Parts: sequence; structure tokens; C-alpha cells
Amino acid sequence: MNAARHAPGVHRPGSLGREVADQVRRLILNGHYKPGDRLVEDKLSIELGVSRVPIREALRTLAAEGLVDLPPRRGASVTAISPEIAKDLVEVRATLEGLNARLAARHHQSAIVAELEQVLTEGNRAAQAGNIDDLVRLNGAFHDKLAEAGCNSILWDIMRTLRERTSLVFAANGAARSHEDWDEHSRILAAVIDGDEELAALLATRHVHQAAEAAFAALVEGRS
Amino acid sequence: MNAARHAPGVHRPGSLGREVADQVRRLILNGHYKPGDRLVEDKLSIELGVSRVPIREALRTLAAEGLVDLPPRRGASVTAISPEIAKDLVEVRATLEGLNARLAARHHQSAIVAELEQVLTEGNRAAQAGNIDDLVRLNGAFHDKLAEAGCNSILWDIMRTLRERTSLVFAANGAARSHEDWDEHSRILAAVIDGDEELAALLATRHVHQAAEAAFAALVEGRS
DNA sequence: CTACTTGATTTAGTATACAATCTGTCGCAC
DNA sequence: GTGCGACAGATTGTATACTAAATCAAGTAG
Repeated sequence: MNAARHAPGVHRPGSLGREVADQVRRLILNGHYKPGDRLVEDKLSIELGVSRVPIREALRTLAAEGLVDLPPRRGASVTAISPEIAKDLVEVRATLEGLNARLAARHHQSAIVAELEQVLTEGNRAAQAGNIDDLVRLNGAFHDKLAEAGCNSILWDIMRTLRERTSLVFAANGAARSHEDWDEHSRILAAVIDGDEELAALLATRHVHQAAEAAFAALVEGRS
Repeated sequence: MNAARHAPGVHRPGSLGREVADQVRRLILNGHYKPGDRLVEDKLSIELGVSRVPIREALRTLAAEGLVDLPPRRGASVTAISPEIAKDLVEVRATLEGLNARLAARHHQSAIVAELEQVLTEGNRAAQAGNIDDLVRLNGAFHDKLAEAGCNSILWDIMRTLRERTSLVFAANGAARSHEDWDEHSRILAAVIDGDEELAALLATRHVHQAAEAAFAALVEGRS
């Protein structure tokens, strides 16, 4: 750790609690910890090599984001998203993606739009290739940059946690919908560039709903 | 604190960290701590009669809610909402109040609607009387119950934190807009009861924007 | 007057101990 | 055999003490 202090900027300290939160968040999002899995403080403390205090802070953070469930004296576990909650999440996220796309069309940040076009071409290529990892990463990048283009920090923050929470649901889609996905991305971006607020909002909202429907369909199909 | 632990049921223990969070949240919302005020762990620890551990967890919780600012090694302070952030908050809240009113109109929970009507009559009475405390309380109750009527737990949770954060902004209105407020509440509820989703959404969204405009006007006026 | 040092204050992290509570299991009675 | 209660282990919640690190303000040297 003394070494880390002298290494400039590579992995800035921030605070241990935040690092732990980031790490556990990654482990949840990439499926290492599955919904329902218990997150025992002592275990995490040993695994990650830090004391219980930062672990607890991280768990609080993740609980506030909705990624972990933290009942009063019963310990933390990865949030299990019931179908009803998933529906609620999608409803809110669809609405906010719509609002965000509207704002993005209004503010028209050309620097971010350029980045979005870059992501778009890469995404189309990945959809051709069918590489799931790339698709997930680029999809995240697209929505992340689009959220930036909305220029609303509150909205950005809420949408970040909503994306995290819906990502596990949408993961059911795999690469099946990737062509439709990127086609829709393309049309959303076009509307944003045109400054067509209404169209951008409508397309973004519908994009979420359609992806969700496909995911739900994939889930019930895969379950039977 | 031992006394509090033996007090039965009044405010169930849950965990000290949560109680502290609730208490500090109240102190912030009722203006005892003002935006920018520093929240020093030791001071709070002594004032509230608990050790620093629950204090830290409470501050983390409140930071996640956006009520306190918590820069890495610089201590906590009550979040100061800049005009830009206030605008962002209002934009998001207006949209989500619209979504929620739409959902409330769709689901039509008659039990909650009855409670809303009760709050409405009390609110109108308070608007006549001009009692600020009652107005604040009833306004909170109305929006809270309306959020319940939306039947979307995710939306409910997000709106709760948004209401808390906007409340300080809207406090600038005092009782000046109370008649308009409760008139608008009345029309929103009527649309919800009618099941008119579009109208309910439009009225709820506009209600937030109008209250915000009045608050901003009051702020610049009061500042000059 | 500027720049650097220094010291006080405060947060961040670790370790440890103990209390409170939950969970599951085991045995006993019916 | 089933249901109930007690008990033990595990886990979280809280307190306390100590160390490290960072920030801020003041003061001092140049």
C-alpha cells in the first residue's frame, strides 16, 4: 500500500470503502455473485483483505443503489429482482431514457455526439461479429454517453443505477436482439442530432420497452 | 440511549445507524442544518450520544440519498443545491411525478384515493388558515400517498429522495402559492379518479414546473 | 509579499471486544 | 411422526482505542 501511494494516478486512493464498493459491484454485475447470494462481512473482509468497516460502508453504498438487499439484522445479499420489480424498473427507466434523449436532442453536445457515433459504428461491427462481451460493453458505453449528453447530473446518476439494476434482466437477451438494438440506437442518435426532441424521446422509451419485452420472453422461454 | 432502547415500539430499533440517519435527515429537512453546514462526526457523535460508527453509516446513507456531500477525505456537509442542480432536480421530478400520476390513474387504488381525498380537504383547510407547518406536512402527505397510488416501488423510492432534495428549494414558496398548489392537487386527483392517464400525467408534471418557477422567482426576489 | 513548513483538526482504516439477534438443529413431549 | 421450544453457532451491530493520512490555517523565513 505504501507502493500504491507513490504510484502516481494509476489507481487513485479515493477511499477504500469506494474501492470495495466498485469491486463488489463489478462482481455482482458480471455474475460472480448471483441474485440471492449472501454477502457475509467477515468473508468479504478476508477475501478482499480489508477490515469490516470499509466492507460495511461498501454494502451500504450498494444497498442505496439497490444492488444489494440489507435487512436490519440479517446480513446483506445480492438483490433478487422479482418480475414485478423488473417491470417497475423498466417502466421508470423507459421514461427516464425518454427524458434524457429529449434533453440530449435539446442540448446537442457535439463532442459527445461524435463519441456516440464512434460507439455506434463499433456496436454495429460487434453485432455483426456477435461477440457478447463486446456487445455488452458497447451497449453500456452507448447508454452511458447518451446519458452524459443529456447534461443533467441528477438524471445521469439515477439512470446509472437503473441501468445496473436492469442489466441483469436484459442479459437474458444475449446477442439475439443485437441487430435491432443497434438499429434502434442508430435512429435514436439520428433524432438527437436532428434536434427532434419528441422523436428522440419516443424512440428511446420504446427502445427500452422493446428490449424488456424480448428479455421477458427469453426468460419465460428459457425457464420452461 | 439505554432509555431509548427500552422504549417500546415507538420508533422500533432497526439499527442505530438508521435511526441516526432518520434523525439527521429530519434535522436537515427542517432547516436545523443548512446547506453547506459541516457535519463533523465527533460533534454528531456527542450530540446524539452514539459512537462514531453509526454516525458514519448514517452519513453514507444520506450521501447516497444526495442530502449530504461527502468528498473523499474532507468530511460531510449538507448538500448545497446550486441553481443548475435545482433545475435538474425539478426536470426529473416533474417527469417522474407525471409518470406516477399516469400509473396512479391506471391502477386506481380506491383505498389510497380515499386517503388522498382526506388529505385534500385538510390541505384546502390549511391553505385557508395559512399555517405553514400544516401546509408543508400535508403537501408531503399528498405527494407521498400519490406516489403510493402509483404502485411502483422503484418509482416510489426515487421520488422520495427527489422530494426530499427539492423540498428545500420549494420551501422558498412558503404559503404564497398554497391556494394554487391545492387547486392543482385537486385537479390531479380528479384526473386520477377519472382514470384519465394523459391528463393526470400532464397536470402532475405541470404542477411541479409551476411550483418550481414560483420558487425560483421567490428566491431571486428574496436575494435582491 | 510570497512560498514553504508546521501543527491542529478531522477523517479513514484497523483491530478487538462484546452485545443483540437471527438461524437452524436437536431433542422432547404429545 | 409431528410440532414446539431450547440451545448453540453464526453474523451483524456497537463501542472503543489507536494509527495513518490529509486538509486547512497560521506563522515564519526568505
